Amino acid sequence: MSSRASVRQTKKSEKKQRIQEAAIHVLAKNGYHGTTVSQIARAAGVADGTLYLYFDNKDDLLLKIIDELTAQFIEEGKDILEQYESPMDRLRKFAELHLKNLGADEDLACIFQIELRHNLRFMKMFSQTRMRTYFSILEGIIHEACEAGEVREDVDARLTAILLFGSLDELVTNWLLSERDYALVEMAGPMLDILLNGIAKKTN
Amino acid sequence: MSSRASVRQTKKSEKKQRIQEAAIHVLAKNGYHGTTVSQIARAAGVADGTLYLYFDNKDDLLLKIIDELTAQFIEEGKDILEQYESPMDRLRKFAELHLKNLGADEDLACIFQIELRHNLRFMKMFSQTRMRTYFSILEGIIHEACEAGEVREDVDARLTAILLFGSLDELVTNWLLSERDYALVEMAGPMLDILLNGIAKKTN
Amino acid sequence: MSSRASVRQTKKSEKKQRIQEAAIHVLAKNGYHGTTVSQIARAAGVADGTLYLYFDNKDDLLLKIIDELTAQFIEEGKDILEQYESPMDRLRKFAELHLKNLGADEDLACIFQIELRHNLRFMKMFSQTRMRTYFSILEGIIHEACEAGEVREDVDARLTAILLFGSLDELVTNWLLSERDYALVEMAGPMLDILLNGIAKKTN
Amino acid sequence: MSSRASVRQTKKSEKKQRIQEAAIHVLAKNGYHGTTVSQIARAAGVADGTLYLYFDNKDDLLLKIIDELTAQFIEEGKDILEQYESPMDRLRKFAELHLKNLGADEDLACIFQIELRHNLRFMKMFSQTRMRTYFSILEGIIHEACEAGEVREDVDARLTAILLFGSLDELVTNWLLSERDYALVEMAGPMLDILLNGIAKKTN
DNA sequence: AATGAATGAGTATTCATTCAT
DNA sequence: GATGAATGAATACTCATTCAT
Repeated sequence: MSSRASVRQTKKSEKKQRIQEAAIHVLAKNGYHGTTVSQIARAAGVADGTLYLYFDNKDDLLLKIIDELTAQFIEEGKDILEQYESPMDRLRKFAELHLKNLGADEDLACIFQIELRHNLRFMKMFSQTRMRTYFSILEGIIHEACEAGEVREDVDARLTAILLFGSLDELVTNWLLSERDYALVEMAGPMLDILLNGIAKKTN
Repeated sequence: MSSRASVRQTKKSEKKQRIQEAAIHVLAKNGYHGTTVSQIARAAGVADGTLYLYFDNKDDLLLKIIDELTAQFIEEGKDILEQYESPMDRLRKFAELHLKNLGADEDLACIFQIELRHNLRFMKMFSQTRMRTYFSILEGIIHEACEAGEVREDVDARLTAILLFGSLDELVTNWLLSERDYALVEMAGPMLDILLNGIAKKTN
Repeated sequence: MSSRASVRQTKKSEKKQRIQEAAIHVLAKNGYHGTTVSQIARAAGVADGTLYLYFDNKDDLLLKIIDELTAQFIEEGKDILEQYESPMDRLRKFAELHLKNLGADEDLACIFQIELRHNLRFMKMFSQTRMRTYFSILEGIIHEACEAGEVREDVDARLTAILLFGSLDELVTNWLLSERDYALVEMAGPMLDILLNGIAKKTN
Repeated sequence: MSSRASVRQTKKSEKKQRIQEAAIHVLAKNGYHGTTVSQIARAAGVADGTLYLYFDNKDDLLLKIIDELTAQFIEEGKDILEQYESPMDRLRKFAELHLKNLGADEDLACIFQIELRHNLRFMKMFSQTRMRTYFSILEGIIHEACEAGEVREDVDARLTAILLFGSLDELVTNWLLSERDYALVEMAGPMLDILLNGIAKKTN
């Protein structure tokens, strides 16, 4: 939680921030439909009505949380990925970041792996906005790898992105539903060994 | 829907069946919380109260639907998989069956990709019961492939199962959120080209 | 229960009887609104619908139970009271019978002290029919005592009947709400010592 | 109703008060199970949900009404009874207060004589809390009378309290079920003439 | 900006009663 | 007579949202 808090702290209303922090925690614990607006308000130390000064409604609150978190992941990710030259290294780093971000905070993982999927509307909206950007970054790196001749010619970049993302996603979900007695990020290496090998040009 | 109906038709109360069929459709369309018990009852052509003769409550209805469908997938799958000798062929068939089953019926896919994940409780329950069996089958085949010497020695069967399942899952979700103008099952080949290649022993 | 059963056994449908017996028990245990028709039917070993062959509805069932029991009390009482000459003896016997009847069966006491009073409608109906007869008997005996010169002239028979009945009633309720580790009928003597003394002509 | 309103008017939420007043009236008219929460809310001029800001549930509403009224009776009663020296006078006053309180307001009488007895749970709870206090006061006065030598030595105080309370109770119920064309409180005198005479030491 | 009392639409569930068999 | 599956009206309670202060 502290990491989350430290990341932000931007100009944004300190109260809005507090509400979001509280919401992530309460929503992760009780689920969207098991959480009342009052619970969130109480956890944030504000009045129920105050919530509506910053968010249109309960839905909007979850949406904004997800949207901002994703934006933050993307922003952070871009900066870091720029530091790597080789597409394969960037792919590796992408996976590590994904697992690190979600593995660092169970509440946050819960929001992304479960709450986000409540609802077809939510999923569609998400998959068409920030998620699209996130996905494009992944797809872009794979494209680069293809162009750099590091990938078999018959491999489709989009499909590969789907497999990579699906694998990452399932790793997170498995971790979340497990006892969480291992570091999620350490799954990145073994996972990439398989997937990158799967798309790599045979070098005999 | 017709395919689903034909598969069952067992001795089970015809009315219970009708309710489940109707529920799948309505739940897929409106989501769990967007669907009232009355809507399901009306769609099934029964009175609200009738629903409670067959299900404990709204939750139980969704649970039973998922449980039965999964059981059915597993049963069907086992019969078919037995017909294949080679572990790699069986893996291929497993993926095809998964994509075929969910790709055959959008409503059903929606239940599995979205409604099932409503709720941490649901997911946990599911991941600890039928889902565990389903997953074990997949893991078992991979084990066989390992023992048959068709897989790199450093590959972990469980991790591979996670990647395979995650990839299949993401393929289904992508399809569901798309225009669905392609046959989901046709993704099985390209997907396996990558993943099986990724775990295969280098044959130079 | 057996005593109740033995008393009846008349020509009346054996099934109707069984339903009433069961109803007394279940109603006493759970209260009118805490008891479903199905519960009564199950306890009686008949189908729900069967109940409606013998009773108009749930209300009617309770009504008929109370009505018949009261009728039975009255009938029995009359026979016994006839055997006593002195009004004071008959008053004594009346009290004893009341306490004996209700003290013999907790379920039955519960029906009379609690279930009967559910509802203004019920009470009014009851107080205007059988109860009126029951009360009249009591009042009649007091009248006789007055005319026999055993009672102070300024004592009102009706008021005395109210006090007597109220006292009996409260004794039963107290017993019912207590641990019931004493014989209710034994309260008759001490109670009458006070009340009869209260209305008796001073004999100095 | 006005008398009730005037008595309170304390600091207690004016809205809570209004709901209780309305509830007494509606419950007396239709009975507990014949009254919906909406009816009470409407009668009180508040929204359904508002009721739940002040009471846990429908049951709690009735419970709180009874509890507060009894508390009020007890408090008022204590003050008044203190003004009387002689135990016999205090007994007389107790009876008068009981009949005056319930005879002043039919709705209120209905709550106490009928609604309170709905349910074994209610009766038990009541008979073990406030009612116990109320009863103890009565028993206490009789004790004093005994100790003052105004009562026959063989009279049991508790039994006498039961008879007195039962008599009062029955007087109220009779009045409630009658046309109520007489003042209930006027029954106190004749009633006490009998009961007090019944326990009094013979003075010849 | 902040509050939190008040709102009232919305819904899962129960259960007395019916009626085709 | 007897059944019990089916009915569907009826209702307590919740909670997102508002708005007067």
